[in-house]
Amino acid sequence: MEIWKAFEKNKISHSAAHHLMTIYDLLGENGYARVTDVARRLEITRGSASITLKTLKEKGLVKEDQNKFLLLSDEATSISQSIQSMRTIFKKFLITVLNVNPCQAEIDACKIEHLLSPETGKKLLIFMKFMSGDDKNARNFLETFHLYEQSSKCNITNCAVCDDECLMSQQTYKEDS
Amino acid sequence: MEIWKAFEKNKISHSAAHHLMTIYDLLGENGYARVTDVARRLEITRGSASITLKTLKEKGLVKEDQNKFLLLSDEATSISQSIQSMRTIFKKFLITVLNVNPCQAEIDACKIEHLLSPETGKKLLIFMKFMSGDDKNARNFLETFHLYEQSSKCNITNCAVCDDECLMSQQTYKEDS
DNA sequence: AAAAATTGTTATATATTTAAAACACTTCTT
DNA sequence: AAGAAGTGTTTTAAATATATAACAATTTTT
Repeated sequence: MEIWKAFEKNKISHSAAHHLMTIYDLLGENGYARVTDVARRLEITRGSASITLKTLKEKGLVKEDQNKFLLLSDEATSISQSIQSMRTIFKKFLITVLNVNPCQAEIDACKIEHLLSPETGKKLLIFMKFMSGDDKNARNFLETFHLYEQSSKCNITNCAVCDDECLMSQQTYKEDS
Repeated sequence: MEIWKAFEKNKISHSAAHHLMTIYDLLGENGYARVTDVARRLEITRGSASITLKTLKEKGLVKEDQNKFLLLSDEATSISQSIQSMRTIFKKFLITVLNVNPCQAEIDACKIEHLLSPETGKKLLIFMKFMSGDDKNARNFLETFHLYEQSSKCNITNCAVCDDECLMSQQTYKEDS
């Protein structure tokens, strides 16, 4: 299959991931989670939540007890934790390493949290662990890079990354409507 | 609006982005691009391509000449270049810095190429430029990090990134079906 | 020129995600 | 106990992304 088509074939959609994570959070905060609670937190109607959760029940990810209180399967719990940790780590990378505006970092992290592979997640975590640790090379690197990044030395018009001409410098469109 | 809902509100869907990029590539390679050429390269039917391209025409991103040969607006050209450069840069980051398997890096980059903000794109580019340059701190960092990454020192069970417990270590699910 | 192949569009269909509204059921208040 | 409020589901509807198949128009081959 063409690589680009893999996008549509994720195990969990963005929306479904947030339903699972909401249940996970509610269970942690209140000890229970109902359809209404999920809908309220996600700011969608109870009907929408009910339908999305029905498909998640059919996939065995969400269960309910005798009082219709929602429960997560072990797999769903693991998925929720993984996606949340991916967001946390990626956001931290954007803010503390790349110096991206925290609000933008939040948005970007939210968009990709469910899409990056476990391998990338693990390696990014190792990277951030090293970067946040007390290794002298990491400290020196970060300090030098941030000086560089805030200087005008980093003129992006011609660079090795894009080979001939730096296409990113043409990145002028706004992707949110 | 809730941040998580922003995911659905991208200017360009993953599918639409690939239609634009395919036209961009075909124009570069052959000097022209027709509906059939796009469909063939994307491995979708002509009908599907025709419908997707119709909506892109309605948005003013795709035009056609008197012979129905497809053209891109300036904005669409810019979008194509930006997304392709995002993929290139992010993939290079995954492979050369994080040491992610190149095949997996290709898949991950393809999934997020159209979702990250221009700000993140620019900053990641500056980062990669610095990282790939000849600054001694960058060289030392990368060397030390790769030694660390390949050693067993990076046991991810409890780390500062995830505060209390490292959730990424539980990342055992496979997101592709 | 006639037949065959190619091209682009449209009609029909499926799947997903979401909403609003109506409904049935349960729980709370008075 | 009766009415009100809250809860969950279903129905109906819209938008998006895709496919197949049928169709019309054009181009190529013979």
